[in-house]
Amino acid sequence: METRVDGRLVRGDQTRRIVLGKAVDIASVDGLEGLSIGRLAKELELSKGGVFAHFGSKEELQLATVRAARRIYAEAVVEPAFAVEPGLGRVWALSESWLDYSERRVFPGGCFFAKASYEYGARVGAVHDYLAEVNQEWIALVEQTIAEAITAGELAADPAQLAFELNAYYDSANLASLLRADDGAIYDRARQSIRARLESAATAGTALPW
Amino acid sequence: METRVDGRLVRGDQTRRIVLGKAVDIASVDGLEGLSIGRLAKELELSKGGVFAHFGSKEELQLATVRAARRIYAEAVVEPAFAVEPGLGRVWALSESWLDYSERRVFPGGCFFAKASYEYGARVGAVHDYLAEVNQEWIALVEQTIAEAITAGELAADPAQLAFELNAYYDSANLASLLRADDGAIYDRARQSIRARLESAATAGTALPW
DNA sequence: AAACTATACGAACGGTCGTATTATTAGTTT
DNA sequence: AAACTAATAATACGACCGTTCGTATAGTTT
Repeated sequence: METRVDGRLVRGDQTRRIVLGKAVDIASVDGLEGLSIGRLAKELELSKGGVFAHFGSKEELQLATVRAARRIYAEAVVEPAFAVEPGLGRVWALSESWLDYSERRVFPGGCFFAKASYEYGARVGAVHDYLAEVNQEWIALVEQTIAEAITAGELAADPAQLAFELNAYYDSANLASLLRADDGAIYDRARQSIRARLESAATAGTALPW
Repeated sequence: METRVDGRLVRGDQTRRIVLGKAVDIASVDGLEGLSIGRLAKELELSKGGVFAHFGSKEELQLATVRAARRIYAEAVVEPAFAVEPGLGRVWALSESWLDYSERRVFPGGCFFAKASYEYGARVGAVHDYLAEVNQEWIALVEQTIAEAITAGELAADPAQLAFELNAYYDSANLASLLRADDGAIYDRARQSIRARLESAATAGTALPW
């Protein structure tokens, strides 16, 4: 049985992906509000109407952009860490891949979600709600990763509390790197805080992954 | 000798202060880019031209808004802490006044500088530069406050490292409170992290300020 | 070949933006 | 009272915004 593909849909999907690829880059620098349909059309040499047709509204474009960023984030941050087996090693790997994701500028404006969350944190609507959802999903993932290390007997800590602290180090390094571009040492500072925090929570005899 | 005051200048200054008061509130929610001259004029029932004349350009309005926010921040966060004598007590007071400043919503959108710094972190120009300057000024103040506690023999730590960590807790609690408005416990979580971190760095025999 | 569908274009709409120019009003100085 | 100055208003301009609509083109189905 042969699978028939509709060439028109394929072409449309490809355009949509190209548009969203540019959209996440623009939004990570200029925000989801600075992201405009006209600008997308101009930079990609498409028509405004054509771009608009893919989304139907500005808000839907913004939501689609956040969803696209989420996929990129999952690939850049979560997947590499999940290649490491559960335990303290994975907690460390998650931290490393997060800092690397920020430092490598997977998004040119640093962490997409930190930026978008601040932009929409004090507003109401679908974009705020979705960002809150993604944030909770992320925090839950960090807590879960920590909980695994506790189950493995490698760590002794309150997962929620430790997740809060690690996440705070990530975001703070990210923001500082944006504000003081010269200060390349900020990521090492964050690494040191993470190491010290994990070391103090590690159970005696646990091999440290760094 | 009597000081003569020009009533026109007084009136102008007052209008300017009213405008900037509204401006910081708008910007803390909708960003410095979402802050528009037309919107300011409408909400304050002034003319666009009249508002514009006070600043001469959008960028100058933005810079004046950040300066105004800095004054409010100094009053809400720094001054209360500086009423406490130098040492661990002042470090703790600074943390408390920061969290209180965020939780009380001195700016309706949470911490003005976290928001504005993320908005302009990845851009170039005078606004970014000034925000970077204010940020460095703030970090230096936290480090200095920590250094005082070390000098007083109450704390043993790397001031820059500890300042990074405390500041990370502040910002992270602020963002979480915006994204998950229901989670009122987030500030207590931050407090707990701060206490634990200061406790582990306090020298033996030091009275803990909480 | 005809009917249908999906993508994309191009022009236009009303609205808001920042900015500039020109008036008007209020207050000061002489 | 006249001349001057500062604050504010009124109006207009060009650019861009999101959105709508009619049309052309490319690909599929019958």
